[in-house]
Amino acid sequence: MSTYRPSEIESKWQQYWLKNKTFKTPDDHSKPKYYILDMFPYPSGSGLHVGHPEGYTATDILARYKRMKGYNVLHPIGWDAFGLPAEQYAVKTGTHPKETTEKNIGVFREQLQMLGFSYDWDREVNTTDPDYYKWTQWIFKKLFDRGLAYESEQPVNWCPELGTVLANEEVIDGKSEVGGFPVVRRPMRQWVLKITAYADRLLEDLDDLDWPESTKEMQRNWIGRSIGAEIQFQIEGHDEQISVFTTRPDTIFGATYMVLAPEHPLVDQITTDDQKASVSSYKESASQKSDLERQELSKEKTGVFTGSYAINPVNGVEIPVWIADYVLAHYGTGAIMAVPGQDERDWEFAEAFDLPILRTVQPPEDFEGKAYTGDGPCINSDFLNGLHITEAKTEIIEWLEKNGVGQKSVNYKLRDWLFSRQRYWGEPFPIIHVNGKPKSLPESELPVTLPPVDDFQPTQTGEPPLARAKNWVETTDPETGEKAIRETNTMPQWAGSCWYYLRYISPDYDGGPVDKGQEKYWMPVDLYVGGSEHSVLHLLYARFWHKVLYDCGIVSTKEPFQRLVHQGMILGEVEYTSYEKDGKVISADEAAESKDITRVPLSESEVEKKGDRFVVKGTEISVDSKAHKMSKSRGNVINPDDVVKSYGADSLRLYEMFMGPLEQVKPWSTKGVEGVNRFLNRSWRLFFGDAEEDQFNVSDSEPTGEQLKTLHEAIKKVTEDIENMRFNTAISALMIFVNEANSWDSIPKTIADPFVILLSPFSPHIAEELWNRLGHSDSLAYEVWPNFNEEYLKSDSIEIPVQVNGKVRANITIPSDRIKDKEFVIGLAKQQENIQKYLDGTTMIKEIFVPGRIVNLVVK
RNA sequence: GCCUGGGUGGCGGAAUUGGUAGACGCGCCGGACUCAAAAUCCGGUGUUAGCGAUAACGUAAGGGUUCGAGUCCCUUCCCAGGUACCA
Repeated sequence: MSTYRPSEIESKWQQYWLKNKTFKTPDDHSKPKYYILDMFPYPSGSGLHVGHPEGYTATDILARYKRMKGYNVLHPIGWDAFGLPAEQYAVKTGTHPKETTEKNIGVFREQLQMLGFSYDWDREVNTTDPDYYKWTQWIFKKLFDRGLAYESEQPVNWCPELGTVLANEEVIDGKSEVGGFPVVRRPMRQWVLKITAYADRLLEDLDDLDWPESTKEMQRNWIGRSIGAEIQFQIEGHDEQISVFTTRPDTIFGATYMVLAPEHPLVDQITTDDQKASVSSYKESASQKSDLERQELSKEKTGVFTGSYAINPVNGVEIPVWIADYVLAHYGTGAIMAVPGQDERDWEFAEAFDLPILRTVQPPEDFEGKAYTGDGPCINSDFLNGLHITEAKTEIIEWLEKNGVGQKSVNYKLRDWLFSRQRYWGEPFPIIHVNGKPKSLPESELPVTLPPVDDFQPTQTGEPPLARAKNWVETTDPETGEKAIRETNTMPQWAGSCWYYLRYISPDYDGGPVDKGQEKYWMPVDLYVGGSEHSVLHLLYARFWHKVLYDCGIVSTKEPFQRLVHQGMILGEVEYTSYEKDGKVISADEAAESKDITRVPLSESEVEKKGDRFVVKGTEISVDSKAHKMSKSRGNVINPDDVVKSYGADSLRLYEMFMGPLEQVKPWSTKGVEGVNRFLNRSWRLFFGDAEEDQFNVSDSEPTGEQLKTLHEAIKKVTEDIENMRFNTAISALMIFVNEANSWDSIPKTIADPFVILLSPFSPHIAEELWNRLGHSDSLAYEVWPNFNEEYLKSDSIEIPVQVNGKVRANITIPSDRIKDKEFVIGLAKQQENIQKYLDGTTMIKEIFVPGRIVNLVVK
């Protein structure tokens, strides 16, 4: 008997697809297009993990399906290849990051090809390729020329011991993640992109996107638009005014003090002599805290009085001005009017420092809390009294504007984007400094390529590694011949991924980042699939760049990604853990509270379910049952290579789609892989029967009605489910087909052909092989997707349940032509023996009849 | 705290949008094949009671709407992700 041998057929078809360029993107624009994009991977040294094939299989299924539905499909892949690991490896070993990167890309490419994804390999992009980053630099130049990129002194995390600047994620509790060395905040010249100029558009255009609501909401929160007022307070005895931003101008009569951020520029001027000492020591201690520390020590409010008073513009009342680090320098104006009556933070501060509290909104009678932030009529507020929040806001803003002491104002949480890194392995900026002023290089000078350096570490003085390439740094302005110095910072990893989806459209085009004609046809991306960890940063940054390119007339759509789906994380296998303390087994909840416990892993057979928890078999000792994130330290990492080796790529693809809904987090199960592998084996055997030889068992006979019904039920379900990305239930429909078909003596070719097509998006290798053996000489990749025929789905009769008072008491079989015949159906229902039993001695109240669904007899 | 999801058999998950809860897969139990095992095939499998027909219970907990609720409404609890002194 011919057995299913994935290793043989899979490499055979992978080679066939590559050799024949089966998935080359068509050049003609006559058909409808479908652009389906994966978030491209960072080619790490550890290779593909099982999370990658999840999203990639989902998009591949859709890509293959859409081709068969007559679309021109653009389905590319590439490499987000700048990044820290290759650079750190370079620091350690001296190997150039380029070498490491190329090697890793080779591994990734091979792994992706091993999984049978239908990418157009002629469109691969690589962010580290000078031909690619030429255009990243070109786009940066556009940003610079439009005034959207500027230099600014910004505090960074500097680690003297490591001689490098660290990202926030690399700093834990004020120490470096690697080595645990102290990290200090230190101002450095940085490039910053003015993303805030696009805040409103980034916010508004979210509404029209077909994205997960949670992702849109995260972006909205990140942008953090809030409407309020900016109000000027005069400082008693000074010329200066202090501006505050508030979303509750209606509470201004309750402003009993004012707080400036310690970094506020006016602090020194308004501090009185006798407060100088305490103010400067407070400022000193605040500056030493990192942002993180400030947040973590947020429990207790601290602050000091400056000695000065501000005048409340609405009533002339003098209120003390304090400084405190609960007010952030970078939000709003860096100063607030404190209204403890209606703000919890202000209430806490007022309590701590014994400052007056005045309610200006009447809380409900049963209100027992401290600050009241809900709605209610204004009190103690002169001309606002009686008004509710919304009217009071309008009223007071009008008053402030009329009196020239304030105006309506909008604020954002979003800050400008810190765009430079002090690293080697990133895009150089297309910038030179002439006489200390930055200037963008002309387009003809692009790309600015990375110079060779002898050491990939920053210099002793903290300058970026590029500063080591002296001959490169010292240059001349190509336009004036003046002496010039090259920018030595490099761009962050986000840069390359901000526009890669455009490069795929015309990867070899040299007249710009993208060929306009092609762009018009292919954009926007119809479906973008990737992890939710990129919900905010990557997706927000890419949208920002896209909008700038739109304004430059380079792209034709306002938004890059019309539809977005996140695949859920795949966790390790479920683990059962019991705990021991001092040699004794203890329950899981007890273990949670004690120290010095030993974890003892248990197998599934050693535990059982009792109530709503798992216990050690035969005992009352509860154990933990949980699937954990895959991690090297836990030792629960599943390697896709191993899975492919044991079961084949088709099984891996099929399993990852069968696990559950794409978006959901779900635990791995090797038994589950075996299950789908069994299904593929059964599918294979459908075509070979139990014959001893390699004999194909497909008949030329006409299909029976039952066979057509089975097939068309599968066509219907699989088609609908693919359209809605419900791959798990689509696969279940395929399984149902195979289970049925297995009972047939042989399978008619007219049934076999369409079935193989249905299977092909999920498990393309086995499908191609079967298709070939069915006598077709070409790949099935561009075959026509079968349509289902309602006619075949009909059956002679249907079975519906009969309820008495809402409980099912019998099932009746109704001939198809009488489904809607109420009298007949109810009559039949009443004849049922088990129904009569329940009707005896009762009065009929109501007869519910839903054709084709249910009968419910309500009696008393 | 706030925002967004979610809670269904031993496990992963289905359920046409208010109409037979548990499709499909895993696991488990029984049987066939085998000297035996693996693989494969056939049958069973929510819980409880019963030989069975059948009945009661059952979708985190409690309440409500309805002829009928996993699905709609209210209250509470738990889990995951995000975010957090943003005025």
